[in-house]
Amino acid sequence: MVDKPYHHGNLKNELIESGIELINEEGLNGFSLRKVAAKCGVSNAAPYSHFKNVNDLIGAMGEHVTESFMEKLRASVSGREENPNALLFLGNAYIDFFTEHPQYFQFLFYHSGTKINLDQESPDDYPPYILFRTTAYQLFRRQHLPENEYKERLTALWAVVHGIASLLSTKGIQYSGSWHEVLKQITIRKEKNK
Amino acid sequence: MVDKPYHHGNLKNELIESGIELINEEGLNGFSLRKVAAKCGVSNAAPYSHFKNVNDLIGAMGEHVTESFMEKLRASVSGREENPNALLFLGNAYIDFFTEHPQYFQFLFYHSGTKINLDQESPDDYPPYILFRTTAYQLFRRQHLPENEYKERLTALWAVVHGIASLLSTKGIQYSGSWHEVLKQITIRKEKNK
DNA sequence: TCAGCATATTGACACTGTAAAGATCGCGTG
DNA sequence: CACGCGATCTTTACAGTGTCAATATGCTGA
Repeated sequence: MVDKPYHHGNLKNELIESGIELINEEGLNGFSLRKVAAKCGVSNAAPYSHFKNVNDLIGAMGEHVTESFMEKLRASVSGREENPNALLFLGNAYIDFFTEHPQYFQFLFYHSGTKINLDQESPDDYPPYILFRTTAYQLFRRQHLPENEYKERLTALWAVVHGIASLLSTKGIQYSGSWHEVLKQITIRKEKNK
Repeated sequence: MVDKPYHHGNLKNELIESGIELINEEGLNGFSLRKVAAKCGVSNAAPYSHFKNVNDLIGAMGEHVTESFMEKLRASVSGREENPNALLFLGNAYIDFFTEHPQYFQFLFYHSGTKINLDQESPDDYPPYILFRTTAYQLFRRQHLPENEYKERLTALWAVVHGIASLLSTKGIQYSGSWHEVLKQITIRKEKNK
């Protein structure tokens, strides 16, 4: 038996990773700082050398999850940004992400400290929103949509995608239809009435 | 000083009402069974005579809040169900409700035990959804919308309204635009391309 | 009258976040 | 090389949490 060293060596990162595992296993409600510490084979108070408090850890975990979220979103449109269905791809990826990880929605958006900025061109905008915006605006330009409708149409799209993700991640939801068909209602518009 | 009687007399209702107050004051995170008990001037374990556990109390509180939610929704279309803007009225009321009580969103939709059913004509459908559905279907019929599009269009509407409410109730959200204008993007359709 | 039942209290337990005090160890400076 | 300083981790402690078992209270009907 190798007795473990006094110092862990990589505790900060492992706390983040084990914490995310715990979210997937038990959700935000079942989450606790002490459980994460135990998962890392470390004492109760050890995390306080790396994080101010439990919300600080959850925030760091959130940033990490948001990065993999962004990777999935980027991959969904990578190489086909010009495709007229690009927004549909993005929306599907957004929804799929929270279908695969239902626990992430509450975790990302409803823990104390969550901050989302949807203001136009603000430096600290929410990253997924930025990706949606640039993709959508490219499309709108090619569609010759009047510029004053850009923002509202983008926001409508964002809201419906986020709303579907919210509904899907609500425990116990039942819906027999296809969310992707619903999404098409919004993303694809017949432009006959120009 | 009137010393209070051993038995409270109306504890069950008062627990529900004080609990909802507490949600408004401190949100779902700051909520605790003991705080509610203290608010009612009663001991820690007293609530266990009326509720199985804390989730049971939160569930009862949720039903109570959902009732006032429904009242607001009904009032928004009462007497003008035939109005072509009925869905806009409903959507605005939905969003306004969670703007006025930002703490209610997480409380209603993200505590353990929440159950929402959006299935077609299911007996235990979520009440606000039923109201949306009947209102929307009346409108769709008058618009001669093909029946196979009813459900998807309704769900798109519901998702966008719910999504806006979710975004608004996310702590720290910033958005300088008008959500009601966004909502019009979805609710009002120029039907030239029939 | 008084037994029984619904309602409330008390006390205990395990678990939680957090803080203070001390232990361990690596690293750079003398 | 020695030494000590700072980063990291442990121990201990405390207040707050949900929940349960045991007990107390008082109303209501037989």
